[in-house]
Amino acid sequence: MNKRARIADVAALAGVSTATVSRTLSAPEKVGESTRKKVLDAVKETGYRINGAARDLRQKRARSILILAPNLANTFFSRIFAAIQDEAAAAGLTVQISDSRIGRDKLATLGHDGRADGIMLLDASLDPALVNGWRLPVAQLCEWNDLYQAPGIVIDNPAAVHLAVAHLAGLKHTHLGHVEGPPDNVLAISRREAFHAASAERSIRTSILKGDFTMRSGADAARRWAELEDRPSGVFCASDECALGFISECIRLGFDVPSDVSVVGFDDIEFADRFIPALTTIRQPREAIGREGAELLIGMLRNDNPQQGSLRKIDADLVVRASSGPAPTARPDFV
Amino acid sequence: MNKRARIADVAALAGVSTATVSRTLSAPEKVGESTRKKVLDAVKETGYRINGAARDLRQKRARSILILAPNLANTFFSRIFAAIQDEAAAAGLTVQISDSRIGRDKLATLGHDGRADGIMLLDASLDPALVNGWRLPVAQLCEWNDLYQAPGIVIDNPAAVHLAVAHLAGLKHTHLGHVEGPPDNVLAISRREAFHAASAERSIRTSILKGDFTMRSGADAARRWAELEDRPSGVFCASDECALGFISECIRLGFDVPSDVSVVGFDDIEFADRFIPALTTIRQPREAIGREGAELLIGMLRNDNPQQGSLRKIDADLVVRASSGPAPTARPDFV
DNA sequence: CTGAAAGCGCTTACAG
DNA sequence: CTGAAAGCGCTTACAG
Repeated sequence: MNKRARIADVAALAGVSTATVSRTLSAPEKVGESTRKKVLDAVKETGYRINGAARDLRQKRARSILILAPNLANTFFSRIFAAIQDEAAAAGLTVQISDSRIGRDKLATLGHDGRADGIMLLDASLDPALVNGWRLPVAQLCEWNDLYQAPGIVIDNPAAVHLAVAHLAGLKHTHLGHVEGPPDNVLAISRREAFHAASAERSIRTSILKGDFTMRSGADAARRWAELEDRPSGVFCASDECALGFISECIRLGFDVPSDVSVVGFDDIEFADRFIPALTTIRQPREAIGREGAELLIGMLRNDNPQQGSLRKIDADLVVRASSGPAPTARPDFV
Repeated sequence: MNKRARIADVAALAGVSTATVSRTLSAPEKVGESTRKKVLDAVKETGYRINGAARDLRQKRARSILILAPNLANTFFSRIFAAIQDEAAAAGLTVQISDSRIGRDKLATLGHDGRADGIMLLDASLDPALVNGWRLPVAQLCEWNDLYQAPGIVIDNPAAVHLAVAHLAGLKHTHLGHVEGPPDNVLAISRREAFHAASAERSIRTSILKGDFTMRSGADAARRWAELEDRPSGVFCASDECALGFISECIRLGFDVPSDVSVVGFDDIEFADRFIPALTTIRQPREAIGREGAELLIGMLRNDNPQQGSLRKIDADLVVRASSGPAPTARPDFV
């Protein structure tokens, strides 16, 4: 075992051609039994392992998919990535990950250099010309951009927001706040619009507080909320991190959650149910999102027909926990 | 732009050989100015992009590193992965990720199929024969196994644990509990041993509670802690998740943290400082861990000399927050 | 059932 | 400075 054996070494040892070795390994039924045995013995003796890079070049494929996400450090993605990797591994594909905020040139290269078969895109903020210029199947996940000619898996954000608003309305809140996400993010826009629509349906007053999905922005929003003369008694945050930041800061400012303010988040991240108070939130089924996204992309690789642009929606549920309760004026002890 | 252009297409259009096209792209100074211009024009016109897979096969490298971790869904890893990807991208390398708990055959293949140049290993529980059989540079990260012939970057676990114990000792706790990690995990073993050593130095009594790093195990440990007749007043948990689970359950059982029990975690995950009470913990510099790990592995790829087995230790700090306080008998109101 | 030969798309001594 | 040719390590029609 000094050097890695190549297929020619195995062929020489077995006294056959490289073609026969190749067939023995990839389609054993096409090879005679005694030949097969000779080859397999030679494989064992040499410790031969197929060189995937060479096979892939010959077959013009990479056996690999690339995940492109706007922030790999975001813990929201980790379970999704894990599910994608599970599905991909089951299909014999490796998984590459890259931050989508690398330079434009690098991004363009990714779709052209033969080292990935398909792209799982979790970022809707890339230039559509760039994305549509990739010569590979692309599947969108979580975020979407109507200008991308690519199908995708997303959760039904408007429906989920309606659940959150209906929950707070059912608790007799008549003035709701919304800590929104970054103004140019498709998820943030969708959730804010749905918040307004769902509130309007119920004649609920609304106030918007700026945010950007982060805990820090949630804490900042809490300070601005506290300074309001007319404070909404229920606040729907565009993300859980934001909601946890909001609650933490409220508590630090001397308010109680939920008796002073009910808070509902979005995502159901790991700590949502361990936070005190445990967070009422919209549960995003991240495992299912990752799995279905991977299935979609893998299906596209197989059929080679990128069914342009159709988005499949997955339902997200409301999980009621301790951070939301009756509106102050609706509480029994105030009656 | 119907088909992807190959280097031969560019050469034909420019009226030169493929060798010249290749040189123009990879070592322009070796090509005459007018030739270079012709080639570059042809590249532009054809939209040619180098096929990385073909180049890599020819050069016998993959321009890619593989991260192997025991659980991709673990949020502790996300920032480390992000840092590795940053460093790798800067070095022109792509990053693959895989769960290390895929089958043994698949694992063995990874180190042999020419699709990765090096492996970043975050799992010390793999068979050393397997790991040492890889024909690639391997760098260990976070976890380590002395039987692996590979250098690595780890934090100084014993020193970190001493900080935690010294902190609790300084608060006059004379009986400490430790919720340990999984019994066969190298980090868990190292932390438990250091816990015993640091406690013994200070003549502190100790109690061990079983755990496995998870929140659930922390909550379970809290229930067992509550049933103890002689309860330690300070508890050091082997991970933050465990500590958060422990605290949550304590609160649910009617205990106060830190007045009934001080809790110290390990990791400093995202929510440690937002939890209520904010968690006193050992901060693992995850960005630095990822960055230095990547630098180590990339350096090994460059030099091609796997400096077998030396582990570099990074310091971890104690971050004091609200979950730890004076031992009950030491509190002023008891004096 | 098996082999000779071409070829995946590049790079790189070698020669001039 | 440039080109012809070999070769990275495989797979796959094609022919027998």
